[in-house]
Amino acid sequence: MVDNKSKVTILDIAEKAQVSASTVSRVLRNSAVVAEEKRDAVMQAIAELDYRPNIFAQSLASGQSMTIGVLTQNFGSPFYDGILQGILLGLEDSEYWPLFADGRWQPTIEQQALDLLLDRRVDGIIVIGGQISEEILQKVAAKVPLLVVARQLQTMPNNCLYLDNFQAAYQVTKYLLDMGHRDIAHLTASVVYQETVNDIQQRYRGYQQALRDAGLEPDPRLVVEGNLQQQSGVLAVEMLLSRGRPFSAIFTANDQMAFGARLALYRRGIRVPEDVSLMGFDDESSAAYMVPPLTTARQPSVPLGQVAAQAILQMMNGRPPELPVFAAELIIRESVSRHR
Amino acid sequence: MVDNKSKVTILDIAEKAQVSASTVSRVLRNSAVVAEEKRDAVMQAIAELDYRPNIFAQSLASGQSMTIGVLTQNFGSPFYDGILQGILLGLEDSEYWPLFADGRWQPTIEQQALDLLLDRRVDGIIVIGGQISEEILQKVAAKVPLLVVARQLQTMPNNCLYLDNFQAAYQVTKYLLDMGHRDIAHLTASVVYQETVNDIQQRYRGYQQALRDAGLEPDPRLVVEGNLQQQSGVLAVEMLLSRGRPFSAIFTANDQMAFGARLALYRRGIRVPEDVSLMGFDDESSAAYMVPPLTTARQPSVPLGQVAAQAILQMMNGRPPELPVFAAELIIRESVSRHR
DNA sequence: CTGTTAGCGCATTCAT
DNA sequence: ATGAATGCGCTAACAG
Repeated sequence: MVDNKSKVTILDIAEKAQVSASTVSRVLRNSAVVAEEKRDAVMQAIAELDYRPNIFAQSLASGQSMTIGVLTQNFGSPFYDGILQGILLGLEDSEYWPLFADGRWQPTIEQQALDLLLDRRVDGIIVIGGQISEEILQKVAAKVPLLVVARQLQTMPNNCLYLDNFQAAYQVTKYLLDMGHRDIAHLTASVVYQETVNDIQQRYRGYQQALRDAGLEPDPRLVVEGNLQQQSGVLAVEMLLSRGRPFSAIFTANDQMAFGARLALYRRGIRVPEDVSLMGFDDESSAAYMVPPLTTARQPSVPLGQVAAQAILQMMNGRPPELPVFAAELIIRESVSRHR
Repeated sequence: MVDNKSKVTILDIAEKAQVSASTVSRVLRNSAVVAEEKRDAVMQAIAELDYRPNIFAQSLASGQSMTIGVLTQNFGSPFYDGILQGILLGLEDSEYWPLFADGRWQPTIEQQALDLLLDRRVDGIIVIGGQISEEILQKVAAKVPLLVVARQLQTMPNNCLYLDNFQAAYQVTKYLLDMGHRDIAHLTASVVYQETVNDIQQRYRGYQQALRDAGLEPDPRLVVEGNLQQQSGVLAVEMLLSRGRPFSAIFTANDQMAFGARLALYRRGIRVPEDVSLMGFDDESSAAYMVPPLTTARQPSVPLGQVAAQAILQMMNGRPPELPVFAAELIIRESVSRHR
């Protein structure tokens, strides 16, 4: 169809530089020592003719595509986008280029996206979150180096890079306890969701453990399940209020639900933090601009992505990847006040 | 390096189906009529051997890559991510697959990213926003079908898809006027930024025109330049207050600055909307959960992306693309009150 | 309608 | 150190 590409091929370079195509290829890939003068001649010819190697020919001949498939879930989610940025950074001075696919949190689509990446002969795959079964991931891993980010897999711990969500949620809850709160509500996500996205479950557990360590028994009436969207935060607070069980603080499993919760409290005329303290999780960029600014836990998503990129590169080199467990950092802002 | 791909080739299929490779290719691409029985045999062989064509061989032989390059600016920006989602949707049932590159709003990086896309022999390119010069874009357009989204180019109007920002800002301002406001401040972006991102300039003009049409002369003391980031909204409001020129409403060129403005007002004890009304632009997802919810203008970013995808497909088919000018929709929420 | 014949542009032996 | 030869897997004329 379109075919006005630079028709300059390796042969044109060879001719202009008075060498063979093989030699040009060698200086291109740096795959063997080439006499300096010839190398220079080649370089010059390349510059003069503005030669760009044909990636398809390269890939076909070499068997490598120099691309890394990245399966994400919905562009537009702050946390995941941060990871993408990190991957971009981490790949920056490698020879590899990321190929993105969007799974939209739907296993079927994730599956298709994975197939597409495989069809594109990616040299490695980074899967970010998602709900696709471990079984399928195992099969993929058998074909190509695979790294799963922001999700903890039971069966392949050496292919995962994640955050210590338990510990982070524990800290969040402990902070509220330290501020004198005893009746701390928690907005989590429904069990269905938790089964695949372990993170949320871990946060719930961290919350419970912190309470127990403080000598308090978790009260189920203080826990509401949402779906991680903002709107569900609104509904969850309504639900909470309707239960009549008093509380002085709310800890939501993600910032988005905290935004919703904040709005619901506002609508009810409940002041934050004077009447109720609020804590989120994720440190989305708008959290700092909430009124009042939201206390939350920062997940280092960009570094996560960067490390992920490095790790997959290591895997492709046959080395075992370095897989640190990331910790979250508490971001103290005005949405929490001392109780009593 | 990695080479455990399905080594099944077109020849294996040919053999198993008792036909020639060409025939297999023909049923694969549907490029010619094939006897039904042979077609079935081929299909079956493909299924049984789980054959996946090698994309590189295909591209090398056909000259098409079946990919569309998408140059975006920073993953994580709500508006741009919306466009990405739209593109994904619009490409869904085409044979094309998007290849994303990130320009980070830096002309040099944008340039590199474009080169990379070109190297990957994309069949078409969609550029979202960005600051890269029109001159360069023209050169790119000479090589491959090019569509520029969310940016209005002087020299190539038939390659652009954008929103009528002037009209939208006019509406926003008129709404405030209708609500009785006369002293309306505006947060825009610095001139440097405006030169490349025309949108912001258009919004500024729409604001001015609406005032004039209402018989008011725009007051430069009511205009502050930020950089579109949240933090600049905070500073801009500080600046505004320090000038001592009274105002009863603020219209920010984007929601992010409105978030910052909201925080600054909160810190100063100025109530929204009782003391000052606030309007944003973009309808980012958090705008609805601001306290109080932000009145703003919705830019249909997902539809924009979808139409962009269709348009580039049309261009690649040699047809002139349909390029509607999108209009923004006013989203009325509680951050604006009637004046006096 | 179908098989045969040539490449597509490059990487990689194998000689030298 | 370098050139010649071969093939990566597929598509696209070309005959028939």
